[in-house]
Amino acid sequence: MSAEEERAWRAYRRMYATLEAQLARELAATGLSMADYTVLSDLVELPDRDWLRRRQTPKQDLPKLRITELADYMGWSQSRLSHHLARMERRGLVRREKDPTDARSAVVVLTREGLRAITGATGTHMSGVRRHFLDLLTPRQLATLARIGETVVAHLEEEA
Amino acid sequence: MSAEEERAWRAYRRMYATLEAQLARELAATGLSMADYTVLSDLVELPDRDWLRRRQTPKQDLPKLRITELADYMGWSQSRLSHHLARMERRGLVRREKDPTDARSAVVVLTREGLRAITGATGTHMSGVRRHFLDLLTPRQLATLARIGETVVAHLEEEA
DNA sequence: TAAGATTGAGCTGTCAATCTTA
DNA sequence: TAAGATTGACAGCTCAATCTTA
Repeated sequence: MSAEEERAWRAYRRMYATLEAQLARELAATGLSMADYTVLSDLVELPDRDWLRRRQTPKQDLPKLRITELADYMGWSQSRLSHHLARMERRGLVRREKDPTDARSAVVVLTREGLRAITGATGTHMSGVRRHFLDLLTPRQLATLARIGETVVAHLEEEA
Repeated sequence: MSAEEERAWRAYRRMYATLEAQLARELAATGLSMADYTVLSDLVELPDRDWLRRRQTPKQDLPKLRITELADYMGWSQSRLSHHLARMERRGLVRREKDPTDARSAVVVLTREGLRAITGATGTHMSGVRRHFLDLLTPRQLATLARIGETVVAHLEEEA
């Protein structure tokens, strides 16, 4: 590794660790872990996003999603998501239901309590991302970072 | 969040998760976890780095370092490092000794087996970092990333 | 046989409590 | 009292095994 390479690699890793810890601390005040937050916000966003295409979840219902779909989207293993959902279910944040279209499948449903939790946490989290990250960087830096991330991910997904 | 901001934030997080998983998989083949690797390589590097200043560890000896110093450098809590060292000690990778200069303190010593492990793993890990990260990016991108990381870390450390 | 999901064992991390020495 | 470090309880993750349905 050249000196420049080492500088970049170290800075990148240190940024991730420090930023992650800070965001987790702030989020903990709302009663959620980072993992909880990701699950809940993906659960809110994802069914809505392709609602027109899939016509599964009417707007007035609570968001629901097949567990595999959620795991794929999040890049989590089924096992990891299953364990995490079990814990969240105990806390009343989500509920599991059978998929009517495929008896092997299950869907996760956001509960009213889960909706309240994610609604309350979103402001805190977004503001943290903004203050500790977005607002510190120029549009050009953000664009470069996006490009870097997409390049690395594309390369890794190609290999697999 | 604007569309550009969201793109950058998502790409950055996805990159970290994907890259980390890949590097961990490759490293696992050498018998070490990412945490093990960091502990061992910092243990090798750090005493050497300020040897001239501190005159504690003669070159021919196995690297040793005060536990607090190592924890601080890594950005780990004492508890986390203590638990991890206990597990590594059981596997014969490190040894703990009393600090002769302060009876409250302890030092970690790299064992011969630990030295063998880190020596064997370094090639694998470096090559992964190079293939999945460094070689995909231009010098300008790396410089920007270094700048970004340093900016974010500096801001967070100021707050604390 | 494969897909969707869960489970249990065991490792890793956090938090608060504790112990010893400065 | 504070600093250095460890410990125990518990939450989170991975891996392999398992169960049910397609």
